[in-house]
Amino acid sequence: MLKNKTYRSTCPLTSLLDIIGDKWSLIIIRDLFMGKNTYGQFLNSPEGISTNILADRLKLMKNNELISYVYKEYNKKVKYYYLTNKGIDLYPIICEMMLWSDKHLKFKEMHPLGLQSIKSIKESGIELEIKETKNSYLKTRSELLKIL
Amino acid sequence: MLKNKTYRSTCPLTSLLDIIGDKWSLIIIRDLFMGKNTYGQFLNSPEGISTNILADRLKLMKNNELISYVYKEYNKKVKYYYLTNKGIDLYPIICEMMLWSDKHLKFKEMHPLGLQSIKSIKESGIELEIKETKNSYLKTRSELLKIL
DNA sequence: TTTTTTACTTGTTTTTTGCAATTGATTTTT
DNA sequence: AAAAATCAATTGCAAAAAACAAGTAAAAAA
Repeated sequence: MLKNKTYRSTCPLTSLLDIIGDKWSLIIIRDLFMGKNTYGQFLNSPEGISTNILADRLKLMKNNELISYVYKEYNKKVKYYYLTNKGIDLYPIICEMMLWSDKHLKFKEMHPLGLQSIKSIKESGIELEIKETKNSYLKTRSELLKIL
Repeated sequence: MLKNKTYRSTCPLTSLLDIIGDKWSLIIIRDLFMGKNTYGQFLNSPEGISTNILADRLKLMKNNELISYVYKEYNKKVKYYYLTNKGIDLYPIICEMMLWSDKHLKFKEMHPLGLQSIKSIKESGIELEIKETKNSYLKTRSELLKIL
């Protein structure tokens, strides 16, 4: 298991890197924004995360309170993951990262979240896009939590 | 050496993670914004990067055109690193990351870049802070490049 | 010319990742 | 109720990357 014992410095950038500074965590967060919320759905993403890494990252991000999960009453097997408020607040970072790539890398085709978010940002600005995505996710989440 | 052969997917988020998705790259970028620009100065940062990792990341970021370097005419030993435009464009991401940490983590004390940037953002807004930091860095860089 | 500084490289150990196979509980089907 | 299928993991192993310590080579300073 990837260990996250203590922060390397008092730098706020470094401390967030201590939490999500790897190749997979933010991809899972992206998937949650996309509406995915189960282990199996995360596994199906095009990046092809392996099962042990996925299990490890879910555990770590749960410990760091970026995500949490619930069971549905009629199914004791599947965990339904969701973003906490702390997790939702990562969206501006994800936006800026997608914008950077859109500006500096060349894509022949593009993943749906990227395509839609970037279009939306260009049309109505980043602040509105962030606000709308957060609200939209809050709605999704409250529906999940209401069907406990 | 950390290898960066090909992108894992067509997602703009993933592609940037393929480039800087590790625990050290953004810390070096931060240091460059802080005015550090030599191997020795990067080594002195509080996080304590090891020499082989630093050399590796500098090489990778140079390959990815986030940074470059020059020699000064009177010194053939020390490389003076600087951010390319592509590298400078990472600053909004760094800002959002610092803001996230400021909101969600508790710090007793704080690293100078974090302290100053966050204060500045709270006073005059993130867009102005980004603009000012970019301009300020461009000035620093042009002075370096002029004294070839 | 010697010493010091500086940017690395090398070698070794530890940690993390990637991959394939398997498990064990739960759910679905028969 | 029993058998089959599903699903979220876990395990074991090999490969890659990171951490740590020591050393090197070239240039600059003394």
